[in-house]
Parts: sequence; structure tokens; C-alpha cells
Amino acid sequence: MFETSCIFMGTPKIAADVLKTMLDAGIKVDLVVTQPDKRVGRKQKITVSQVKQVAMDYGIAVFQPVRIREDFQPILDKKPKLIVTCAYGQIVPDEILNYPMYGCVNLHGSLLPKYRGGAPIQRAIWDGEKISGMSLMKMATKMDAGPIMDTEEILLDEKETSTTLFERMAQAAGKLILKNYEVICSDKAEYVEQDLSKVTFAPIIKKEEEHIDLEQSDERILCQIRALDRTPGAYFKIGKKKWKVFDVDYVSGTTQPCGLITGWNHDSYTVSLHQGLLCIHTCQMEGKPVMSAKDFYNGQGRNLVGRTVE
RNA sequence: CGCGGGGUAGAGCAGUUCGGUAGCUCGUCGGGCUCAUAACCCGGAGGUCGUUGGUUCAAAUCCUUCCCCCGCAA
Repeated sequence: MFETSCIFMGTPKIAADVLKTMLDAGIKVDLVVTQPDKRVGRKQKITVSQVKQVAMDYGIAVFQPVRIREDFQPILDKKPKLIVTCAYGQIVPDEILNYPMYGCVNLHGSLLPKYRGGAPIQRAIWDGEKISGMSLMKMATKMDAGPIMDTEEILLDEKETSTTLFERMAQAAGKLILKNYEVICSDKAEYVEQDLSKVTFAPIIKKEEEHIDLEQSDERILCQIRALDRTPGAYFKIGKKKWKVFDVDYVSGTTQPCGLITGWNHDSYTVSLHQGLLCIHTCQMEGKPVMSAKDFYNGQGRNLVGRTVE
């Protein structure tokens, strides 16, 4: 069915999901390009990217240049007719972009031209967007600036987190590439330039952005917690310790000062915000494993009632 | 040997400074109250205190070996 083979470039889970979808659908991938293996964690264990893991599972050759800007000849040697990219992690040089006859296409986690950059999925949630989606585009020299071929819209749920949205984005991306693959390879794809007046950016999340700023509105705090969900996680500070919170709800109405830990409410731990109560169902104190609010409350959480988070 | 926190009942924690009958909350089991309950009352079961060796009349606690978990930094 899919006659033309391609080269796939990507690194994290979402890219691995897309690669797997393509392979399972019968698309032939000649080479997988991904970031080099990294030492990770306390033990500095060498860890392969999730995309590389999929490639190895399917027996596909892998290329991992440290700097693709200077080390790209092996890619050209494969004489690719098409390159599909998703969250690769490095700027791809023009020598590669201009080589394939059907071009280099990229899958980006936003409805471009909104949210260009490295963290479109998290930023969309943080901003409280009601709709986002996946874009299939042609790659340009400038980051995420190429013309759009097709998009798949996703309506964001009230409780959408980056965890759930990454999952849905991966599905949308797989759907997009399968739907359009033949069109691209028949050279009949139509690309529409982005409306430059509507460009916004979604820079990667900085360390200091993980700390919850109580000066923000209640709604914005809720969105932040959902946007940063499990990784990296948004946190309050209790004394010197970080307290990451996940799976939050909100009950409007509070007479308590903002930041006060008020305790237990049905099935969640509660912290007073400006206009209402933040209900926390899952959390993690620094140095401790992630645990349910119930477990936390049965242990050290009980002693924290009445204290204030920063 | 990058820095730091931790391993105590099924779960989450206290107790370790200063060695002396192992405790709290939840869960669980049985009973009671109630129209009823995730509420309340009474009672029970459940732990060789991560592992190795040592000190001691006596070790969760002091010294020692190793294993595992978590936060940070990369």
C-alpha cells in the first residue's frame, strides 16, 4: 500500500508512538534518527530514547548524531524521498531539508501558527485553551514556520492534563500522517503558508516556572498544575521542601487566606486559594514517592494542616 | 564515590538526639447506634522495625556491610 519508504526523526514518547503507528500501518522506514543515548538519573544509567527503543524493537537502523548540523551525511546517503519528523530535538540543517523530493514534513503539537516552539502542548493547557490540535507541516529553516498541509483539532477537556493531551496528540499525529502519506508521496500535497499575524510562541518550560506563583489567579494555578502534570510537576513550597501536586479539582468559595493548608475535604487534600479551595487528589513531598492524598493525610500531611504554602 | 531525604502492621507516618514492654491515622475483621451512611461508639487480628556483622544484661535506637526507593544536580 505504501510504496515510498521514508526516514523518521524523533526522540520522546509522542514521537515513538507516531513511529510505531506508521510501522504498524505498513510504512517502510529506512532509518531512524534520534538524540544520542544519555546518562540519566542518580545512577547515570545509559538510557536510549523511546524512539530508539521502538526502532530496535522493529529492527530498524538508528543514527544518533550529537550535532546534526555538522553530522548529517549518513542521512543523505540513504537517499530519502521523504523525511517525517516529530519532536526530534535539534535544528535540522537546510542540507537535509532540501534533499528529499517529497520534502521534510513535521508533526507539531499545536494548531499553527499558534504555539510555535518546544512546549506547545503544555502551554496550551496552561493558557486555558479550549481547543488545540496537531499540525502536519512542511519544515522550513525557521523553527515551526513552514506551511501547513493538514491539521487535526482536539477539544480540550475541562480536566485535560499534559499527560492526557500528549496521548491524544500522539493519536492525532498518527492519524494525520497515515491519512496524508500517499498524498505527500504522490507530490499532490497542498501547503498553505502560516498567517504571520497570528504567530505565538510556546517556549520550553523553565525550572522556575514549575513553582506555583500564588499571585496568579485561581484559574491560572489550576491550569498550571494540569499543564505540568506528572513531569515535571508543579509544586508549592512548604518550608524548604517542594510539594508537587497532581490531579487537582476546585471548589469555589473560601474565607481562608490564600496558601493556607485547610486539610481534608471528602476525598482530597485542600489548600485555600483566592476565591476557592484547591482539592488535591495526588501529591508528592520532596524525598517521598508519589502518593494519594489519602495516604498523605494519614501520615505527615496531617501535621501540615494550618501551615501555609509558598 | 555529585548533594540531600528515606526504608517501622495491608497503606501513610511518629518513635532514634539520651538504648529498657513498638505507637498514631487509615484500611481490615467482629459487635453496637442509626431510616441510613464515607458519620459515631466498643472490641479484635496484623510488625523477627530493609539487609549483614558487631558493642551491650538489653538495640527500631549506637558502630559496620550491602540492597532498594525518592527529591535535586547533570
